[in-house]
Amino acid sequence: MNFNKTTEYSLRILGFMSIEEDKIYSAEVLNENLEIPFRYLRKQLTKLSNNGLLTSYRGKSGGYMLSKPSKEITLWDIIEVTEDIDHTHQCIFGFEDCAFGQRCAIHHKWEKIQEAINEMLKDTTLEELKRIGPQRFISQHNLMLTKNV
Amino acid sequence: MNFNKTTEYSLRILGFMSIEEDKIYSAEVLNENLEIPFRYLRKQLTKLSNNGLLTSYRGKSGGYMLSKPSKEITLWDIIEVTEDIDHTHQCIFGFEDCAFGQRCAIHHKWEKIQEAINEMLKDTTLEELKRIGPQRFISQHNLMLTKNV
DNA sequence: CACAAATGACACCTTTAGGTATTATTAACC
DNA sequence: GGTTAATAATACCTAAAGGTGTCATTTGTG
Repeated sequence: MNFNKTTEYSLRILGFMSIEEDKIYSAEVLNENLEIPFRYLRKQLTKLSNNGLLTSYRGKSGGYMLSKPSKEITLWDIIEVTEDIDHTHQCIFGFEDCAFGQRCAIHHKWEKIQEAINEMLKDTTLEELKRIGPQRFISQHNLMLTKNV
Repeated sequence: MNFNKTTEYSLRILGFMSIEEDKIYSAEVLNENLEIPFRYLRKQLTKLSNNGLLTSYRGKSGGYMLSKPSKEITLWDIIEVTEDIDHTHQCIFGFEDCAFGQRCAIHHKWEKIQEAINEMLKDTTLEELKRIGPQRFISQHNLMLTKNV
C-alpha cells in the first residue's frame, strides 16, 4: 500500500525543483541534494521531460526546469507518469469485472478511500511542496557527508 | 497504490472460505473456485496456516479451515501477514525520518488518508465478505469453463 | 572549429515478487 | 499395515522493477 520508488523519486525531484521554480537544475546538482542513484536519476529526468513535466536544456550549462508553474502541476499529474496501472477503480480482490460489474461486499468502502486518495492527489500541487524548504532535502545529504568527517 | 498479488489472493481465499466457515476446504477445491495458480495457492495456504489465520488438517480428507470465527478476523490481520512493510507511518517522499521527525508539507494530508485506510482495514472483518456470496467467486470460474464448450 | 559540459538513447545487470517442481510427512480407510 | 489423498518443506525458475554503463548528441564558449 504505497507508491513505487520511481514515484517517490519523482516527487522528491519535482518537490525540490519547485523551491526555486525558475532555476535550471542539472542532474549533477540534483544528485548532490537528493538521495537518488545518479544513473537512475538521469533516467528519471529524461522520462519526466518526455512526459512534459520538465523542460530539458541540452548542451553546456543545460539542465532541467519545471515545464509549468508549480501551482499547475498536481501530484496526480506526476503519478500518472510514474505508476502505469489504472488506480481509479480497482477491486481489492483483484477481480477484473468488479469495478463496473457485480460489486464485492467491501467495494463501496474501498471506493470511498480510493476517491479520497484521488481527490487529494488532484488537489495538491507542487506549490504546496515548496514549504518543505531546501533544508529539508539538504539535511538528508549532509547527514551522509558528516558521517565521513 | 494497491496491494500486492499475495494480499489480493489471500483476501480472495479467506473471503471464499468465510462463506461456509465451519467447512474444511482442500487446496484442490479452492483451486477450482478461485483463479489462483495451484502451486502458488498451496504455498499461500501454508503461509496463512503458519501465521495462525488458518488451521490446517493433514492427511486424507484434510484441508484448511478458518482458525477463528470470521467476525474475529479483520482485513488488517490478513494484510499484516502478506505485506511486510510498515504501512502505518510512511512519508510519501520516502524519507526515513519523516514520520517522526521533521514533517514534509503534505505529510498531514497523507497521514489522514493512511489513517482512513488503517481504520477501514481494522474495522472490516471477514464476516462482511460473506455477502459476496459463492456465485461471485464461482462465476469467474464458470466464465473460463464455458469458453471451452 | 574544437573542447567541455550537459542531456538522450539504449543495452545490460541485479534484486525481488510471483510462480513451479520435487520430495517428505501425515492421517483416514480398507 | 499398506494405499491413497491430503499438507509441509525446500529449492528452483521467471518476469518486472530498480539500477548501471557506454556511447551519441547538443550547445555555450574560447
